[in-house]
Amino acid sequence: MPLPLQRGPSLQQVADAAGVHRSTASRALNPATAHLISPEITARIRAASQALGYRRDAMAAGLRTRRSHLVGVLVPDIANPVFGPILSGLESPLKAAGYSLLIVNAGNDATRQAELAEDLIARRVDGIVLATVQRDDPVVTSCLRIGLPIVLVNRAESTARTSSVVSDDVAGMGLSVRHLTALGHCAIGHIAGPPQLSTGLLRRQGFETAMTEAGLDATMISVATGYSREAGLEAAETLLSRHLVTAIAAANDLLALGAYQALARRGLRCPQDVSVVGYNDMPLVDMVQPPLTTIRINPVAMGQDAAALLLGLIDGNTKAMTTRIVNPVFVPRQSTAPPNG
Amino acid sequence: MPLPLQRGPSLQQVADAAGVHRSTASRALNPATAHLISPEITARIRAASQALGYRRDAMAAGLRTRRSHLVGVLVPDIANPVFGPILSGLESPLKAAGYSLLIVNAGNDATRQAELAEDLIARRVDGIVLATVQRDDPVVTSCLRIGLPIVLVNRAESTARTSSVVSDDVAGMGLSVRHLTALGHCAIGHIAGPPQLSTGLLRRQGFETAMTEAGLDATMISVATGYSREAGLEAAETLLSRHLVTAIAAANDLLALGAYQALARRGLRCPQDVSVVGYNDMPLVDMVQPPLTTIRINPVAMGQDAAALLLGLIDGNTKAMTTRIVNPVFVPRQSTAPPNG
DNA sequence: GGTTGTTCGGAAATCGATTGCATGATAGGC
DNA sequence: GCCTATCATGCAATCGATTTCCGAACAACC
Repeated sequence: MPLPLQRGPSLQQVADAAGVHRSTASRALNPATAHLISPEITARIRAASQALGYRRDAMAAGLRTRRSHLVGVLVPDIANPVFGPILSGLESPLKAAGYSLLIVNAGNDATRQAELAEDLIARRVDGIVLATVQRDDPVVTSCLRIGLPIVLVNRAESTARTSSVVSDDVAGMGLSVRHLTALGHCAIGHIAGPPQLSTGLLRRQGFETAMTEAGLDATMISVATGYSREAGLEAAETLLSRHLVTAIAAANDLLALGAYQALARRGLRCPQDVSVVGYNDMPLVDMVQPPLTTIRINPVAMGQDAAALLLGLIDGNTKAMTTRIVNPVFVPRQSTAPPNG
Repeated sequence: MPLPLQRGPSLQQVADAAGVHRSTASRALNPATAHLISPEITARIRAASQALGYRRDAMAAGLRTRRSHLVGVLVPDIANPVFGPILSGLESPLKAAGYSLLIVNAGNDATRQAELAEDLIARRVDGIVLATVQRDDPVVTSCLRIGLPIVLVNRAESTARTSSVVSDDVAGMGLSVRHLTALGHCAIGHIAGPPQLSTGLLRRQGFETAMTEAGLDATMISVATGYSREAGLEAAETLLSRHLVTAIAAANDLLALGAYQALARRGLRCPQDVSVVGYNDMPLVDMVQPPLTTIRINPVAMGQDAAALLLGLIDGNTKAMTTRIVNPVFVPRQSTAPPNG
């Protein structure tokens, strides 16, 4: 059944009302070409446009200009609080430049992601932001092949073949480890994220590097199957059953909270018996008990940077590949203390 | 500068490759009209389409069919964890029906919201989901005027003139109050949300109704200026300075957490001195200290229901206005206890 | 064999805006 | 007074797919 949606007036109708040709109306209404039309006529067309409540049809315009002014965004899970701020950061600069966001919940399955990316391409998006990227992602390959501007955010590939905005995961985990060693900890364990994600891998590398530099044992690592409390609980259980640690550096706040639960189960107190450091500084982790010491990334800034990069790419200014790195900062709270405290 | 984006093949090229007219190719590729074309020809066209990697141009198709298969979503703040799950719930049914989401961060300013809605209309969205709605919203009026399908979610207007999906806020606050009275509380205060939002108003009404029914004083109310911890802290300070309460029913989890801070400042313990009940059951409120007793709404289900309603509206099946109410459930944790406990 | 009916596929108009090119008018120069 | 330069505007093609209308081909029937 066709919906009885009444459409607004077309450019033709505005032109008729103003007594000019539609091409003239088009030029008058487009800031870039308005100088071609005399002021009086422009005023008349403007008036007619206002009077009729004309709104230019973005689809029709896009068909002709081959520009949809749409940007596709692939996120693994919109409901995950990490991505909200990134989206928020992306939105304002893009909106200001006349772009709208086509946000897609892409999950973690590479095949599904590829399909959804195809959908976006069929919609003729002018660019794509990927927050889902695996360490070597087929979606990136297909975008690169057709020359579609693309920017990665939050996660990066193993080889740098696109512009991207990431947090310095290695350095961030270094902050975490050095804080613990400064407190006097020697037996420090790591709960790692999924190794197919750059954050999982890089934070683990950051842990190993920092521990080695400190001359400590860097092998007490337990890998979680995902970024969730359940996975963190499980990984922490494994870690605690195998090693005697006085501190845990987790790859993610949720993993750290899972570790809280594992400690509680074993009757261990945090931070008196075991210190815990998270990663991300999610909302509310300052209110948990004990308030979580963590590493803050700046997701809004990352979104904004990614938007700026993408706009450059779309306009063809920034041809070169650029990697922008946002520095994480250390946020001390009460989940860490000297050992045997 | 024009971007050198190489487009995929057009339908014409597929038709040429298959040796048929482009109209034939169009019919063969469209499931609804494929029966008009003989199986052999269809197969040939399919093959050519595959070989060339043809993807139909959604913009061009939309121009002709007057259907963009785009749904606009206005949310006040994507970064707010409440909206993630709603978006997530919206997405799957709509995606399954071939729709993509145009999500817009609309803030709380009605003028800006109206502008953004205009943008969406110019993009010829097939429907709009409003999560921003004020109690009497101009955006609703303009959508209604042009006959654009619209569904409200989470917040509703004061008069029911559109389909909407809401949580039963009055009943939910009733759960909160009855839990407290059952524990023996008599001096119960309320931290209300902004009265221009339906959630703020209705939860307050729910509080007043339930208190009156219980024969208790329903006037110990402090109104917060927004849904944030800061606003909750402020409102709780006011409440505590004016009244002697043994329990607080807050209109929102963040307000409840603000109340935690206010209690701490005054040296009052929760729940021993003052019980606190939140609303929403946001992620992580089970990990704060004490774990927050709250009312769970089901935002994913609300999103899904809203999507179903909108699809009905778009297809013209559901002409009637429908209000769907999702029942909130009570979630007991450790922030409530009998008075003088 | 002529007529009717059916099926399949082509021709062309259409959606609404943009833009290269053409045309008409006006001004200016000799 | 004629020729050219300049400027404002109109004309028409175009983007890529959909869909209404038609014609051709073929079968069946009397």
